[in-house]
Amino acid sequence: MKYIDKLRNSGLRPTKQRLQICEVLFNTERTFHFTINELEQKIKDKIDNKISLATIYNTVHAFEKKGYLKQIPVNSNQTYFDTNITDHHHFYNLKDGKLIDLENSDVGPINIKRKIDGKKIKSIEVLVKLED
Amino acid sequence: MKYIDKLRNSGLRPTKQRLQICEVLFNTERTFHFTINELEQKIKDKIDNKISLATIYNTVHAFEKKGYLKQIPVNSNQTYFDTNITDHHHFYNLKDGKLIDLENSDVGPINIKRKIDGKKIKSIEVLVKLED
DNA sequence: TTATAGTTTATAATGGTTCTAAATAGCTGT
DNA sequence: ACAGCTATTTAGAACCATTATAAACTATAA
Ligand SMILES: [Mn+2]
Ligand SMILES: [Mn+2]
Ligand SMILES: [Zn+2]
Ligand SMILES: [Zn+2]
Repeated sequence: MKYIDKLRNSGLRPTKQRLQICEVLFNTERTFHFTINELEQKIKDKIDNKISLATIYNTVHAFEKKGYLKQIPVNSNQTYFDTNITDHHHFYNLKDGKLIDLENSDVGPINIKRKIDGKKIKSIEVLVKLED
Repeated sequence: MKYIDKLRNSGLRPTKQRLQICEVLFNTERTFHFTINELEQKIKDKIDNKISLATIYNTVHAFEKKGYLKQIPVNSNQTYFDTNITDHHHFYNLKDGKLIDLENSDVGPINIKRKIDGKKIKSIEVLVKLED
């Protein structure tokens, strides 16, 4: 019920799989960061039926395109996604590969003075790498 | 001659291949950004003998570990490297996947107020994504 | 020189991601 | 409810950047 309209309004059919993935991604106290593998595991833990890996990829990319998920640029062999779609920045713990949200007040506003002809800024992302 | 000491001082034997890769990477007017594929092509263009792809990977990773190259975090299936090892930030042109250096004066100093227990900041990188 | 450890290389393996094409399921109009 | 249409799911194959392997080669120091 909760996510049917959200999906329909986005032109995505509210399939059983998508609704279940919505539960895992969005029906949470807090936003979180994940790789596809981690999401696959979370889905296995929370639901009984199986969702194929291809569907997980398809759904994550569909949600990203609709703006319900963001990709976070990090140097890793795996792609990191974020259910927090507000503009915000990250700590990246090199030891365990985990991301931590930074509040905007922890970073301060970033004002890019230089302009590139015919281009506009889509996003500004700060990545703060942490080591021991 | 130019790079022999640099390599020796880093504990890396100055092999023919490494010296040639040094020429391609560091004997330039300007610093530049590259993927391994792009570097492989550049090497093919500039030298006569063949250097195996494995050696290119090995050398780039060795140079990165020694601090002669930096990895730039972007969302791409390929890893981006930078011969500019100073602290600086980037525009990322989504259209063609090219990086452009930002001067620090174009961004201003970034002061991270939050601290994580037992961790220290290794780097702070700003990525500004550009679209049309 | 010779011994040794470091390096290069072709090639295979790995693994995250994307593709394929057939089966299934949601939707719209009747 | 049904038919027809299109979107979606799925298992499995393919893709491809990167890493591992192990044998041949090379820089270096004794
Ligand atoms: Mn991707
Ligand atoms: Mn890498
Ligand atoms: Zn986040
Ligand atoms: Zn740069």
